[in-house]
Amino acid sequence: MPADFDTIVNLSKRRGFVFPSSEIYGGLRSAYDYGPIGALLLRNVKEQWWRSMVQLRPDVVGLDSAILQARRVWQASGHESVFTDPLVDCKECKSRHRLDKLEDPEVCPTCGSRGTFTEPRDFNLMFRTHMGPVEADENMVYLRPETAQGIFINYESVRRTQRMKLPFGVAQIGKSFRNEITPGQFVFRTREFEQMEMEFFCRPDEADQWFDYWVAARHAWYLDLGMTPDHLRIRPHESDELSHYSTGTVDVEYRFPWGWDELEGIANRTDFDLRQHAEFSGEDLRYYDQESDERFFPYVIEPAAGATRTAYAFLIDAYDEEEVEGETRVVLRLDPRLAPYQVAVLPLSRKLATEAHEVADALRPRFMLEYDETQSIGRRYRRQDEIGTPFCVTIDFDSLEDRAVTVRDRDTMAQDRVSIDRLEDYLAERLG
RNA sequence: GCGGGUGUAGUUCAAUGGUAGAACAUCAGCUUCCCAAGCUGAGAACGGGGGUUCGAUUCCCCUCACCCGCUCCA
Repeated sequence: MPADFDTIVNLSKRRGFVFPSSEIYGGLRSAYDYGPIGALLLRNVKEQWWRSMVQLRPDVVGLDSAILQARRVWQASGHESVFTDPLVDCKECKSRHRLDKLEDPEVCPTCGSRGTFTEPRDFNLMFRTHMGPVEADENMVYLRPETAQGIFINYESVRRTQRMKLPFGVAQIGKSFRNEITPGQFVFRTREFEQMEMEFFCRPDEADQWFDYWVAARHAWYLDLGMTPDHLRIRPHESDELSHYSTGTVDVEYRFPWGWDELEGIANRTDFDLRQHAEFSGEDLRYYDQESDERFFPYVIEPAAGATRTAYAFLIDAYDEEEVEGETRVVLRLDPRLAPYQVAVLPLSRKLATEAHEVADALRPRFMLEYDETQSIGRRYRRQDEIGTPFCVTIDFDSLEDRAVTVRDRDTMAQDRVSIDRLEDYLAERLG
């Protein structure tokens, strides 16, 4: 059953996935806070990405670079000029245009009116702040609009210290900031967001095949974590929508409630970035190949995903409603690796709290676990269903005698009697 | 930023120029209680500011936020 937009927003607020930021002060546009449950989901998405992109790969290493970088970085990367657009609005038809892209700066291409434009205004998509307490132009710095440049400027240090040989990748998860003209669609497009990017350096003549490799690999990652295949597609960019640095880009798109939209872009950035930084910094960033005695700039294939919007897509995709005895059961069918809580421990009666706490305490070091003893057992199952907890462990009065508990499966609602001694192994086997 | 729409407990709704009702949810208590049971009780809202008025949640203005378009991207 497809979840509509409001349903997901409601669930998010009701169960503590996402709250509007600064809400007690009336809110701040385009900023959201991840609540206890959402923080766990987001964290799990990032951990799965890191596991797949770094831990399981001998050819990729990780990095965590600063959000604040020298202004020259953004001059070299092209962002300072490309991300600053003079925009004009047509007073007649209310359309907005980039002044530098107009054939005739006096004529509105939408309605044909002449001389109806407002004064041009500079729209800088990069956030600015100042290093140090004095606000002067000399110490103005940008908040990074992408994590990628942090990788390029560290390329040589990473290569040298980790003794990397082509082909190899450098992966990074972190916040980026863009003054989007139009944020919106809940957490899908926000001005502060989190990226999961990997720059894969390779020989120029191998770039095309690595590009295809990473498109397939990234597509498979979403499927492996349980995303519905029909809700996922690969879409190549048209040549007129390519970024300033790219010769080829493919998007991985998810079918959101409002239509297909991008989760991740896989781009061939060529040697654009390393060349630019070599030129602007004066450092020789060419790769020296011992065998062939060649020096050259590696090409770069970049799978760049949005962590926050990916978590959102998994949330939407997992949402399910079903009729159970005349009641609607809401259940998040999240992969156990993404589920906020893996296990809930529920005593059938408060009189069993002592024993239930013992079971919970024993499991807590191994699993993200929630303990709940309030209200009826059926209600507690439903609460766990709504946040996607794969397994509920119930302690009943028989448990005192047989030292066993009931394990209830989220997806099938089937129950299994398991000895407390075997419980940890039983759960670990099923949680992946 | 522009145009259109929306804003009442956590959620979904109701009413009203005379200081707001409900359902579900939440919390406390009772209940040997396995799929949102029952009983008793409790907390909880007019997005914010200003104006008109004897009196504003209601009328007017401003503002904030969200949704739909334009545009940008992970």
